[in-house]
Amino acid sequence: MSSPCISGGGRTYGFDLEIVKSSSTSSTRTSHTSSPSSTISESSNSPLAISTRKSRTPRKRPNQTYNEAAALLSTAYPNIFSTKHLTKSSKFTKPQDNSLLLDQSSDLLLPFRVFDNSGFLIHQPIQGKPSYGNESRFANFTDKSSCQSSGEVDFHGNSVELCDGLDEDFDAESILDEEFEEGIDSIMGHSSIGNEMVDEVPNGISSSFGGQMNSWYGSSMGYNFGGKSQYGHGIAMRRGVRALRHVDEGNWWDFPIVDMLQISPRLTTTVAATANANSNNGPECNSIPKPKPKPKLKLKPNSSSEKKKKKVEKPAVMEEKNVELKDENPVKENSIPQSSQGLILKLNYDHVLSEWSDRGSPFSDESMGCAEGNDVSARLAQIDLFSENGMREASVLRYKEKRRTRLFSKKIRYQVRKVNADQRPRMKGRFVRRPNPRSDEQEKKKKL
DNA sequence: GTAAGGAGTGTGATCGTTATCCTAC
DNA sequence: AGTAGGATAACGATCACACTCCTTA
Repeated sequence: MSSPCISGGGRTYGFDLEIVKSSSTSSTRTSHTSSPSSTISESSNSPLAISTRKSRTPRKRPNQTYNEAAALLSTAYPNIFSTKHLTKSSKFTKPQDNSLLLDQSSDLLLPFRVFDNSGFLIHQPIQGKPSYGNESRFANFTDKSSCQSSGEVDFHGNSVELCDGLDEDFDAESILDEEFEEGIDSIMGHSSIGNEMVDEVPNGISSSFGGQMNSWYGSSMGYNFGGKSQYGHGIAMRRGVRALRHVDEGNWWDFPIVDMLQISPRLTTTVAATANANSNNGPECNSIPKPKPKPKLKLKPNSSSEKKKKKVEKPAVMEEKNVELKDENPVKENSIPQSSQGLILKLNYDHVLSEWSDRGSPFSDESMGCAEGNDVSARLAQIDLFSENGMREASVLRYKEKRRTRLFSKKIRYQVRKVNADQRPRMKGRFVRRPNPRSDEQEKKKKL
């Protein structure tokens, strides 16, 4: 609790005077919390402000985990995941230099040991279950420079939390596609809960991605997205879409998409066998530990597990080294429990390229498909609306197009008003009356 | 053409929620 | 060692304000 308070930033008025702690910690705390409006100077005046507390871990900004992932990918695949698209700091994020971010990338690798359990890059392709929407979406991160709000991929908690816009991209489009493949019709067919999407899709979009995002946040966990939650990937939506209002509305929906299946190397059969052995129940098990049924929709993070991670961090590093040593012996590698397989992202780039040599561009054609999708009217014209699927396809097309062209950034309707507001005098952010010269003169006269 | 009322504008303060830390058990 | 629960920092959403423009009667 040292830096933010001493530096006097923000609303960190709560100070821990551990010196006074001998009397009662609770009393000190309550004294600080009694008046939220108290200024920093009140609490920070004491030169005896010595804190023995461990400094609080900076809370993850929306962009932070996204940047972490981007940094990791850029480190692993510098030729593919360029670092130039790493996000700028958003309005709500503290300025964060990209270079700094990249410098931290090495450190950031450590937390990504959770890949061990996630199977995000490794096991998913093995299972031959490519129709997993967020794979490609995740890859899309690196190219979305405009996505300032961010995303969070919690592999450990089996929840995927992407950037706001991306969230929607993921759970809307991918779900649509997946449902379409699976014959589930959430647009044309099933009933849906009334929501804001209704106006976008004539027949309503399934409650999967509708409604207030706030309510979403609470209810998203455990929701079965067309059966995809069996993979243990719930979706945690950030509240609302406000963050995206600061996004420059580009055509960023059309950014190239990398299918994670494609960028994932083909593993040796030994690893695959291990993964398969762990997935007795088919694709749903995979190597991902089955998510515990989460009774509460409003979830608290498993802080204890997080602590575990941090505590085991150093030993884990040792484990990684051991794994590296064991890599020379594939037989032993096979015997390594999955939880200690280490960072499987350490890939031979040349090997990956050779694997791709017959696959073409790592950027799937889907991105081109999006570009083609721009001409929605042309495609709509080609659709036979009287056919069985024509109506639905048209609806999906219209929905996608409308969503693609949706504007989240604040739109100024009247520039004049903006100019006036800018010129208007303020007091603590509020508009105040302009001093009336006449009344001022009158007041002066009265005083005289 | 005129009057009345609503909409819209930016920014700081405030409030409610969430994430993290810490302590007791 | 692990867990529950309180405390608190961090964050996002909302509000208030005065004034001008636009719409409608």
